[in-house]
Amino acid sequence: MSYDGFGEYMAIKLDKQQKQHAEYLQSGGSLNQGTQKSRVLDGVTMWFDGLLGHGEGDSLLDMKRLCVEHGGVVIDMLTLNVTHIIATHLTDRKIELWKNRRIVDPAWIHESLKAGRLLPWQRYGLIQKSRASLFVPVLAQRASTSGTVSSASSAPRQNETNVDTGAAALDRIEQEAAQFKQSVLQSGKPHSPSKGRTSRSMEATRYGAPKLQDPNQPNRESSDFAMKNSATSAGFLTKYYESSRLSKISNWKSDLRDFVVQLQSESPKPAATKPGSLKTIMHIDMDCFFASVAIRERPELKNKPVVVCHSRGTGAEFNEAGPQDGSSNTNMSTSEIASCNYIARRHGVKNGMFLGKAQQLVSQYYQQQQQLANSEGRKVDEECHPTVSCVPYDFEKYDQVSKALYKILYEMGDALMVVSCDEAYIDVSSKVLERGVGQELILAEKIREDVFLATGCTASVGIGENMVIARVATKKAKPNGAFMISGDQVEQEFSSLSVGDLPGVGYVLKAQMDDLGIRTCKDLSLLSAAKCKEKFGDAVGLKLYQFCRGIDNRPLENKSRQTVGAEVNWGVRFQTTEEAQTFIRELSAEVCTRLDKSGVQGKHITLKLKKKLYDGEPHKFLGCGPCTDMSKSKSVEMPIANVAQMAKEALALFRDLNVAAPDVRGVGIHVSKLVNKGAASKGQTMLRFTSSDTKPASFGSVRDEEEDKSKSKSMSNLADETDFPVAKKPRVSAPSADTLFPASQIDWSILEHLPPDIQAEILALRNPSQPEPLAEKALDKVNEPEQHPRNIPNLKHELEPLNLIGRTTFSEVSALLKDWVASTHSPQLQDALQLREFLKALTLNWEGELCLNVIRQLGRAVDGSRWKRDEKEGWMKVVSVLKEDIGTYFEVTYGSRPKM
DNA sequence: ATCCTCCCCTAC
DNA sequence: TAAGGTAGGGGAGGAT
Ligand SMILES: Nc1ccn([C@H]2C[C@H](O)[C@@H](COP(=O)(O)OP(=O)(O)OP(=O)(O)O)O2)c(=O)n1
Ligand SMILES: [Mg+2]
Ligand SMILES: [Mg+2]
Repeated sequence: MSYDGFGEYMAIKLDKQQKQHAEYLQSGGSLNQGTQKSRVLDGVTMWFDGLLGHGEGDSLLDMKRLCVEHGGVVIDMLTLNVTHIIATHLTDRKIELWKNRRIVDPAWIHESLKAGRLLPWQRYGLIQKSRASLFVPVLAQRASTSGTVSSASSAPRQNETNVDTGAAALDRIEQEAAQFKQSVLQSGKPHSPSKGRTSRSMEATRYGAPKLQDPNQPNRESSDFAMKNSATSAGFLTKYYESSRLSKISNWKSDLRDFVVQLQSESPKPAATKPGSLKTIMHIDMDCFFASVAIRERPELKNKPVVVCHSRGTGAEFNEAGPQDGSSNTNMSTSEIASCNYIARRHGVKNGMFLGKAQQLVSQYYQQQQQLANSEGRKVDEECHPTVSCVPYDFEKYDQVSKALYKILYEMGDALMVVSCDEAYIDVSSKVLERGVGQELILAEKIREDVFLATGCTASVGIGENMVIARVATKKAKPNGAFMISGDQVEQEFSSLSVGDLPGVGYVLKAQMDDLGIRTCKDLSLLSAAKCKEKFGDAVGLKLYQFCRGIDNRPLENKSRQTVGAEVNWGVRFQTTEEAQTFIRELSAEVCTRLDKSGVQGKHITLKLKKKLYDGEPHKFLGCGPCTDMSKSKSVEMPIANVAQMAKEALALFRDLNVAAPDVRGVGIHVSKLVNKGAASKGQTMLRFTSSDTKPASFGSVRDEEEDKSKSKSMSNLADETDFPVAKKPRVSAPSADTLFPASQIDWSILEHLPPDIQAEILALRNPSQPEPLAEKALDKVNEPEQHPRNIPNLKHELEPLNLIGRTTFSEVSALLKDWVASTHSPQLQDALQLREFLKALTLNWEGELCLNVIRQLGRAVDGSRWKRDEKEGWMKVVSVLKEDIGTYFEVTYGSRPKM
């Protein structure tokens, strides 16, 4: 087994494993009876948790044998040589005992053998925590005091931010794991075995561990204060979205994209340079954006450690000696730091870190410095502060700065790609040609100066031939600097770059690479493209292969959005199903509002839930804690057109997911398969509009990616509503469980605002004026009392479910239809009319989906009936007439006819 | 092969 | 006390 190049590392590893293997064989292992079948498990030493297999000794033995046959080592003592513990469920005690080890579900072995290669064990880890601590990177305090603000210069300088991406998250997981340890020691409550479907991940989402239990205040359930602030409280959603920074920055990004796409379509910039020619790309990013704005407003804070977060930071004292190991202080704030200035970063503070942790770091650092100063008989540096300054958010200001930034960048670039409210790529190729090659840094300085003059905040600029180079250059430029990596410098600049600094490499990928001994881009570049793809998947593998070499062919483009959603994973604490349902209705309304704002509707809805993995409150105040993520989605034929419908679908999905309300820690609703609202009647699929600079006349040209697959055709602007060429029939799910037809929920208050003729039409549809004798005789055996109210609709809710001669569920109606078809080959007009009334009512109650399913069911009944082909004709006629007639009602309800 | 569903990962 | 969102890329595995 040769690993293209990093031979030495693997050689050592293999040698070690072979020794172990030999030891095992010498120890008389009886497992090695079979023949060697593969080397998939080479390098893996396993120990099987005794409880595995629930006493099915034979299958356990088989399993072990299998492992050995495939190159693995199985030992029966949990020694330090064991690389993987195989288990299906864990007790608290074991989690505590093995918190630094890899604990993997047997599925990992099965799947690896099936795949013919060793899959990343992380995806089969029993709990995320256990993997977190395995990769603890060097989180050493950076003693470096190099805070020099760089001026524009391409000269190599000290790397200010030699920090692993996502380290804040790691800090957090570490910290919460430590707290979890305490919690286990105190509660001793065993975990229930995980027995989720194998297709569902059993591992925790990345939100830490349960809270340290305060003996005075058991955390079985939330405090009164917490409940008062939970998602069930009045006005929660509004307040939440007003305060959520992550929601804000995400939505700003969407807005900026829309805005830029719009601008480009209104006044396209001509292609600045020939396609294929060398480009100059700049990446511009505000320095500690939120914190910069905060300091701009408060110059006195300039030289102090500053963080932006919700908490005022007055909860705990950190000047006093106290627990400093991050493990046991329950009073530390769990407010997240959105942004911290570079002085704070010198203490190890990072964006995303809990405030409590940051306070601890700063105080700790100060005490160290104090001791050092004392021993040297001097005073502590003035720059060194014992406490963090906490500044609240000022979203309006961020928005202003963001707009000012984008104005400058948009005017400067031939093309612009939105990355976030504080960050963008621009193509400055033509500007560079104008001003002369070699002037890039001067140009960058001009941009930085413009931005500073316009906003009072500094930005940094990275320059390169493509996006990945520019992005990496920005890291080297920060803070308040510019940095260029020209083509001939790429290899040098990238070789020592930590893989974590590549865009797209986050926590998991970094850990996987770390496992393979890959830490720098140079390490990574030693993997062949094939090896890369094998290890990380085809797409990701290729990207990594290219990025670590500074290769990046992506054009600067802003794709139009394909999904609209809203989710809340904070403050979600339901005691009853009704509370959960109410919240889902509110969230549905929120999603509808957002769809409206974007002028789209969707034909696919997804409900996401977070289900808590443990009892007790999580470490983070009102946070979701460790959860299992679940989702269920559904396609519908007609775009979802209003809140009632959205809520209905979402609630149905909620029911399907079958999670007890008190277990829900997060809820999200997402809508995709978007269509432009005005065009819904044409069933026009929304084009994947892309503003890009890849083609001639491209800045502002709009590309339909779907169409690109066959033939390329460019359109002049967004307003050009071309029918989507192939109207693919969507796969639509049939009713899953047995669907109960709803009570009529026509909103009569809306009715009165409609023009009189339409009112009349709807009322007529709801209350058929025809006499209602109808075909009980022909259709039914049981004589049921009339259940459906026939008179003028009550303004209150009607409680009776819609029904067809008493049939209130889909399967009942199906059965009825089948009987009906079987009973005669010449359907009676009256029967057909009655069915039509039922379908009408369904459609008017936003149950078009169900209506179509009933018609289909009739079609199937006819198909499968005993009648000969010509005998079926009468029935087929009924089906087609129903389809035709129902279309009219669809127009009333949905504004367009269904596609069939 | 290609699509769909249910995830996971990443970035800000 | 606190406001852990959101959109896109992509992979695994099953259905078609
Ligand atoms: N975990 C995070 C990361 C970022 N942000 C917000 C606040 C940041 O100011 C802004 C921009 O993110 P950056 O990644 O650009 O970080 P900064 O601008 O704060 O610092 P840097 O100088 O590293 O760009 O997004 C946030 O709220 N939470
Ligand atoms: Mg920034
Ligand atoms: Mg940024």
